[in-house]
Amino acid sequence: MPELPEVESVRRQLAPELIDRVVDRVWWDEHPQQRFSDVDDAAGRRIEDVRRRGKYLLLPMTSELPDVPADEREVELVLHLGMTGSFRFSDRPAHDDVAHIRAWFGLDDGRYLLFNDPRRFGRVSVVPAGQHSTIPTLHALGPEPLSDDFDVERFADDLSRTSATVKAALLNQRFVAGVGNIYADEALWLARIHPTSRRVGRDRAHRLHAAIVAVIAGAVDREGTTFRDYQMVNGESGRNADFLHAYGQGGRPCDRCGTELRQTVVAQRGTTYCPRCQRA
DNA sequence: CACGCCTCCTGTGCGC
DNA sequence: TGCGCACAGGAGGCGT
Repeated sequence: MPELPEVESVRRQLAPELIDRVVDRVWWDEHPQQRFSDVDDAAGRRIEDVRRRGKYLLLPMTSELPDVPADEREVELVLHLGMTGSFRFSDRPAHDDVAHIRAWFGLDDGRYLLFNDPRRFGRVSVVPAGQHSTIPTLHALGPEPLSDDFDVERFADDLSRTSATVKAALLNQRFVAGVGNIYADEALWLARIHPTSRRVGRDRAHRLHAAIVAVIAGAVDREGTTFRDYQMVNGESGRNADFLHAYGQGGRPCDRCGTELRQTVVAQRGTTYCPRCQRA
């Protein structure tokens, strides 16, 4: 489940390999679901940068072709890993360790960037530079949790206004970008907030803000959490799994108080919390 | 408008 | 051992 720390780790490995490379050729798996759009438009364009917003990778690209009008020259390749998406480089459009290639990008250095995605939840699209209206979640994406844009007062205001459970709010991407099921449970555990709480007040909002920053920053430092699927571009795992206090720890004692952690479903997602530390 | 339920998809792990 | 099935969840679509 690639969330912000996992996607950031992928970004850091992709950037030095992809910046200034030209995409010569593109292929993607034809599939009934429309999870790929305008991917062909990446061909013939040079990758200017490898950026990240929330769980999205954004690759600004510029056309190498002289007959492309100026306003169509700048595009963005938008990549989302879904649940099981991963990238690998190969000298051919295949790889011994990669069984579910859904797309590949042939580069001008002869290598291929392979997009592997067993469960097909990933998305790939090419859009005009900065035009995200066709990608609703990206379009309405909240602030980056590790940037100054993540303002604690605004976060508290937003949480006080929504009627959703705090767990649903964290997963929504509008209040803060890049938090998924793992780090939502971790942040709520650290902030001692019950996942089904609604309209959390100022004190709890401040605790949750600090917890999100701490949890995400720690996971970025450890190159993400490998629980089952997530791998970096070099095939290695993240090191954050040993530092989880809540996610996947149901039935084990709480690291703070020793109470058995409870496993439930909140916002249609498996949710683990401490019934003593995280009171409703 | 916004919340929340349903769906997509397939490998894994469990119980019998 | 093998089979069947529940389960994992990010985001989009849609009903309320």
